[in-house]
Amino acid sequence: MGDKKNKKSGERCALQEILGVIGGKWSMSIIYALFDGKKRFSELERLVPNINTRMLVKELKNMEANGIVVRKVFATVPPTVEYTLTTKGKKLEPIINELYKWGVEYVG
Amino acid sequence: MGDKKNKKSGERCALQEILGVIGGKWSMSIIYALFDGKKRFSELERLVPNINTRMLVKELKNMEANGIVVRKVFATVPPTVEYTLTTKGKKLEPIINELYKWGVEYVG
DNA sequence: CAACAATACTTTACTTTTGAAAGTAGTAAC
DNA sequence: GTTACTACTTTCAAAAGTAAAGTATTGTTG
Repeated sequence: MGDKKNKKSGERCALQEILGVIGGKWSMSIIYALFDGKKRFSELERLVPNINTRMLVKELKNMEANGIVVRKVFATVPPTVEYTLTTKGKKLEPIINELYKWGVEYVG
Repeated sequence: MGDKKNKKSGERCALQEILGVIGGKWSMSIIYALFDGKKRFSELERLVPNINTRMLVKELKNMEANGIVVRKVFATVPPTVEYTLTTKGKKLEPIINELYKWGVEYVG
């Protein structure tokens, strides 16, 4: 059975899986905000333009489940929660930066 | 007024604009399918896993409006329509390939 | 002591977007 | 005249997203 065709279609499915993880409307913006270090929930709310609380919670949970961010809770009052990129998440920095450059050249 | 802060927030908004263009669920998969040359509408339907007609039409229109693909109609019966990447669209190839590599290493 | 503030979410009600399936237009072959 | 072919369009239900208000905990303020 044609190797090339099967490989290509495998690649296509893999790409969709990948986009399922970081292809949403908000993921990359959140990752981008985390490039310069840990951020608290409320900081992220301010740093990601137009996102709402519910979506930020949802995306962060999803990203945590996918090993892109780490959530660390401190038992303070009021509560403190810090989000950080994992190594896996940090590796997206050059890619998102390239995407940004592409956009600056062609979109803006 | 703080230069660094303004630049950063400008970048964030730009990133969101960019993601508005190619950050949807389907755009990158369609672009990926177009990397190896022009494709007809029906070919794209087959090449992009799980997409439906309505979404493919919508995304292609959007991408055409954003100068990422070119739509060429031939007055045949039944009709033939070819979609091709513009230069702007082609420039995404290395970026999407990097994303794919990232995914292979960390998602799959 | 009661009201208020602060953070990190949850919940609810509503709007928008997406998806599946069926339909349309135009012509040519049978 | 029925079927086939391509590239859409339409319809309607389901899923996802948004805005705004609510919850839990405890420390400070009046």
